[in-house]
Amino acid sequence: MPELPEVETIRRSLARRLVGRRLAGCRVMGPHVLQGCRPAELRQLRGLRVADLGRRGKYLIIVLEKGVSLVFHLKMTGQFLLGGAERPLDRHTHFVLRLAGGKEDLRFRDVRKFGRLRLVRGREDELESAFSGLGPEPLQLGRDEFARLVKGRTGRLKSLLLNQSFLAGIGNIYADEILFAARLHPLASAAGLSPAQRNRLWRSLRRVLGRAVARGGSTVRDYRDADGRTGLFQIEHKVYGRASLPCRRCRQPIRRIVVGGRSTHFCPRCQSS
DNA sequence: GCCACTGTTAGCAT
DNA sequence: CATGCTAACAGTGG
Repeated sequence: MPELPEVETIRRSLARRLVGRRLAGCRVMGPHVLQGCRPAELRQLRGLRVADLGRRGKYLIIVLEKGVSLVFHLKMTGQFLLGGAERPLDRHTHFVLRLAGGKEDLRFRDVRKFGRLRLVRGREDELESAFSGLGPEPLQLGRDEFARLVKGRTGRLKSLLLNQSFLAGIGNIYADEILFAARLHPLASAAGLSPAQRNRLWRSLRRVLGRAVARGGSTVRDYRDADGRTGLFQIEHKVYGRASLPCRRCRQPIRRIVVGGRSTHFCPRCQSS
């Protein structure tokens, strides 16, 4: 389940192998992956060089020359696979970027077919307009900026962290892990946070996301980076997926509840406020 | 074979 | 601003 740390890990693995390479073209096997552009428009990709790889929240960006970018969202089961073009494509591969001067290609596969890509025109510094409505990057957020962001919010902490217009990139796993690290109850109201609790939340979200990026993200089921490597952060999960197992800090059984339709894991003793 | 569940987002109603 | 529902889809496990 690619959230910010997983998408960032994919971005880094792709950057190492794609930057500077030239595209020979692309193939669209599943037209459903195209968002707001027709297959014919993708012909302009041919001959363009990969300038950079970017990320915004959970979106991955392949920045090409001439002000053209490809913006991907992996949703739940989207994957990139960088590999030999001689390997047959499986039925879950919906889009392929062919690279010039070699036998490799970049494959976008997605078992559940929710993942999307779109073509965006504009220089790299103009890309932000393609993400209107998306909140700021959690890892580039100062303490005071976070305080301003929280001000006026009334919802539950868990739902707030999942809200992409509040902060970009946090999903179900990291929302739970961040709240455990901050020792805050998922049902606590954002409006009821003391300044100390709010600062703890800010510190925790930076620490948890930063650590997860350093460990290459979490592989719970099928997440892999573009080189096929799993993440390592799942080893350090304190609450996610640990319902009824003893809390690593106090031995109290971890509880699982449903908040806003999403499964939520927390320690009733460590996260009593 | 059936059913519930998995997690992300958009779109809708309230 | 918030909450709750649905739908998109395929695989997994009971």
